[in-house]
Amino acid sequence: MAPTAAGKRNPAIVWFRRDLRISDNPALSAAVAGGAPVVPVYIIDSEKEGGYPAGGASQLWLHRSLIELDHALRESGSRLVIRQGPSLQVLRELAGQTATSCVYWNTIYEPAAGKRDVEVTRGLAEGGCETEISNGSLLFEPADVCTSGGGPYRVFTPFWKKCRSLSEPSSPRKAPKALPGPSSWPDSLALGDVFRDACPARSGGIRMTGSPGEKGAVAMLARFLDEGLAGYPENRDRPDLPGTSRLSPHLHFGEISPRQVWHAVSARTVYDPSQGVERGAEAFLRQLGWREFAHHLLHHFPETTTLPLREEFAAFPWKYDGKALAAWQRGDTGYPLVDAGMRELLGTGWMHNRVRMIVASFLVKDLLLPWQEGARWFLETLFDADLANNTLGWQWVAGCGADAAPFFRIFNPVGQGRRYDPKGDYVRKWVPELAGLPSKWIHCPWQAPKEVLSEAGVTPGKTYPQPMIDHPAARERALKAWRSLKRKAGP
DNA sequence: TTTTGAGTTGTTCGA
DNA sequence: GTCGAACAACTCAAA
Repeated sequence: MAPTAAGKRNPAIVWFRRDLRISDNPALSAAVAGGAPVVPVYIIDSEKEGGYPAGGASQLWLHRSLIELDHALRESGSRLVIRQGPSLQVLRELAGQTATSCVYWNTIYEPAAGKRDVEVTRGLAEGGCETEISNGSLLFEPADVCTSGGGPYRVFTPFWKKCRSLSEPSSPRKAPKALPGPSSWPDSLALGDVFRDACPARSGGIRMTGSPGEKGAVAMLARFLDEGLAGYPENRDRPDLPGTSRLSPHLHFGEISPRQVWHAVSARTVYDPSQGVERGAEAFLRQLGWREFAHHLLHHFPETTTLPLREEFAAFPWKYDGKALAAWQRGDTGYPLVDAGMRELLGTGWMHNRVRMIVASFLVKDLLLPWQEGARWFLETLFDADLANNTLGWQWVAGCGADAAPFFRIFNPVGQGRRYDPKGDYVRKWVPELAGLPSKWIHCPWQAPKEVLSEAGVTPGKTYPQPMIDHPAARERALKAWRSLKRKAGP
């Protein structure tokens, strides 16, 4: 093949997907190492081909993240080419226009995306174009993590022990010093045009919170290392405190790599209040482990996005109720902590992890709504919507997944509120109509004395809903439903 | 093949 | 207020 310009090799295409960063990007590094000009491209329809369309919130984040990626590329003398259409067709076209002979990308460890990539690889090969695929989104190679019998893990602890017995994730790569471009740039769509109608009405109230893009991700990690990590073991469950890393959307879109987070966090120590000693940041690294585990499970059990991993749960007597689902989605359940969480989600596209469990438990166990409905809503409204993490989380709460909590573990929304939002600050922030209530009653306004309510300006049933269901009764109903399942599944 | 130990995140009740 | 037991046995993973 003839070179496109004197003294230059054929350009290499770098197909950006869930790796919207310049540093520690193995595909980009590999392309640059070849010494060829680099054509970075993002293909708009590729998420849909991945088996589930990104939700409204996710689209909003993606749009901003792509703008940031384009800026970062331009600082290195490059740019991001935006195209729309079926991935294979777009790549073939672009390869033809630029005389590219190799396309580089990083794997997305999701079943449908993996299948699509196999087809793209085959299709490009037919056109005489090579591909080079790297791992930029997981700490450990999925093929290396297997039981002694060679099978997948279904329990987190042995999975994580196995991961830790493998060699340490390699050090992150630095961003390439320069990104030489082709002699002439191929056409590109304008991001503003493509994303004009990206945010559907359902999640239309979500405001952009956080800073999409690599710079935002790096700043967020720095903030966490300075302000959050030291108190992580004690503060991570407190929605009223900034105790978590808030890296989830950045990790989902690959604005920062788990390797970068791993190495930054491993270098620090954390005070462990239960032991009274300084320890490694193991508690946080385990959270990265859960992310790995979620991808491991999705890879080996691809049907679990819609079907329970424990098959007997297919017969569980869920009660579909559109009105109840809508009340949960709006944050009008009458349980202040649940409503605070759902409103935080709808307002900001994010929810504290502890509260995610509580609202999920309420949907599945108090309302007996199928966990798939909750999973779908989360995918639609979360900026960090991630198929693997979301699937594991919901199946775990519903008790039908890997390493599931026993079904009789049912969160009490009042008790959880008292324990993890002791002053009620989190509820006051997101359920302002209860802000005047003293801490003692803020998690159970229906039990507050009349004079307390009137002084706080709260009229149950008018300014704030009565509990949509009595928790103790709902708990008994859930246990009964679970016992019925056990009987059916038995011999 | 059999055995053994263990399993993210809870709640309630009674002593 | 604090503590341990019960919840219901089951499945997983390794020895």
